[in-house]
Amino acid sequence: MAKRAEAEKEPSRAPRRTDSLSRELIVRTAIELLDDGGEKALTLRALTVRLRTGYGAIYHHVTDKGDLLTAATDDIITRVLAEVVPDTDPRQALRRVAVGLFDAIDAHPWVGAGLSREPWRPAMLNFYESIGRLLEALAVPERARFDAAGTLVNYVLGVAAQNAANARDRAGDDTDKAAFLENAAARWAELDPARYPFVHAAVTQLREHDDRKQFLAGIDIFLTGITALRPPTTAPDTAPGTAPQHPTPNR
Amino acid sequence: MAKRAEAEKEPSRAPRRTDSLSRELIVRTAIELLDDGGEKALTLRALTVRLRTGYGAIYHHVTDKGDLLTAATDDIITRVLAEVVPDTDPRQALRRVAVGLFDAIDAHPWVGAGLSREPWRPAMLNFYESIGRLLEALAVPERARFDAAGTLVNYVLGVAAQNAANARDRAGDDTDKAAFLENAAARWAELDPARYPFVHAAVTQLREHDDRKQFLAGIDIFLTGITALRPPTTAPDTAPGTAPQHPTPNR
DNA sequence: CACCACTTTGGATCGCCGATCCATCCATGC
DNA sequence: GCATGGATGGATCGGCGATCCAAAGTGGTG
Repeated sequence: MAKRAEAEKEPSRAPRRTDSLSRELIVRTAIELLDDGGEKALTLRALTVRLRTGYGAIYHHVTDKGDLLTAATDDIITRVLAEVVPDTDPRQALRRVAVGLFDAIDAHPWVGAGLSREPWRPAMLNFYESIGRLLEALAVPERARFDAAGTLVNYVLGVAAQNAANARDRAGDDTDKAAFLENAAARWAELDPARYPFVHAAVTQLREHDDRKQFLAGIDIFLTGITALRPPTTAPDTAPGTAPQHPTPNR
Repeated sequence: MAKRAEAEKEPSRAPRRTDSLSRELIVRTAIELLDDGGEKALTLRALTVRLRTGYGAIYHHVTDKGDLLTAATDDIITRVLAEVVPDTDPRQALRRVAVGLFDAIDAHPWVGAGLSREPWRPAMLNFYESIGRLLEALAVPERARFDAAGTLVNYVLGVAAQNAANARDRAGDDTDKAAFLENAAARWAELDPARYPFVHAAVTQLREHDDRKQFLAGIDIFLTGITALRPPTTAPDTAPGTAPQHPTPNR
């Protein structure tokens, strides 16, 4: 609750800060820069300018630029996962978790690249853990659960990477998402229909394309595929919550 | 022996020295550098050294470093897609295409990042096109085909991004893939089993983890889900659980 | 209150990168 | 021949991440 150095115009070159720097403040500022100008807007120089400090002060709290990026990504992800509302239906809960991550990456496209870079970070472990438990609730047998969780994570990361790439390309021109799609559709429409019948025919759907809806369609495809992994038990199946056993292998 | 090879179709624009620089040679050398030392080994300086030339000569054939990376990626992908053997069974053919891309990215991990960066490149169009046709052969209705193809592509890209990240992290220490997995497993094993039951239990499977097998398991999950998109013509209603009726709100 | 060891800060500096610019060189057309 | 213009090699620029160090504050000790 100290006085925030929000005053901008003051050219007085403070010999030293009065309120101390902290790793958290640095990470928060880094997130601002990233949200404002994309992944390449986060430079040490920009950080020193916005924080009115020097390189040494920053490197005293942060080991690396990669460390900074990772911390920013962790911050976003943990916040998102904490906000996901639980649901009794595991299928719906899985959708919630996935779409929560999707929305977060849509709002902060740089997170996509960060997630792909280090998918084993603590923040992602919570993601894995949530998915794993929900798969168990869906009666996916344990041996298949690991593969299924990895598949879902990979799918989300793939969409994230595409979103991040699209957003990066849209940066610069402030054209809308629709204009970008229109541009892509126009390019695709120019293709030779004989050589590319599918892509050419897809132009119509591309024009009314909705990233989020397509993402959800993919999630539903995945969920349908997952359901088939349930063991063909002799008992009347399709009863939710009938996890037959709980091996809990010690180690 | 004169090195006059590569009969050019345009003699009027013959380069000064046929054995001299060309865009193709530059791209090939770039691929060598990338395969040898990873993504960050491709520097203009390294290129000038290996090609025994200067910056200007390179920039005369290549507009940008991004252009160079894109060209290298396109080169790998087109070569891979050309080598995929066709198959009469569309399901098997889809697996072939996907696993061909997987193997290529496994051999050249830097391709993963390149693919995610610009997924609409001509090389990827062929990928989309192949998948689209095979989905048609699978009797996926046209409206759902586009989403299904996007889902598959996103999944492959997600795996690609992860592979690239893992390979990038392994670079530096020449430890084997197994050692890397062992390291990750050890870290995961230290987790609190109460807070992370799923991840903790997954350690066993992580130790005997096989990227390729898990990738194929994911492909099968998606293929199973996609197959369910077929209109219920003759088959009995498979009733994929509590999946919504897919109301398809027209606009 | 005086002293000093230690922490935190600010900025000069280094090496490397991508990109640009320009003088030179040489195959070819006149 | 010889001028022309594309192709070439390298000097150079601005910006980046990272390192290093002196100055400025902080707290403990007598």
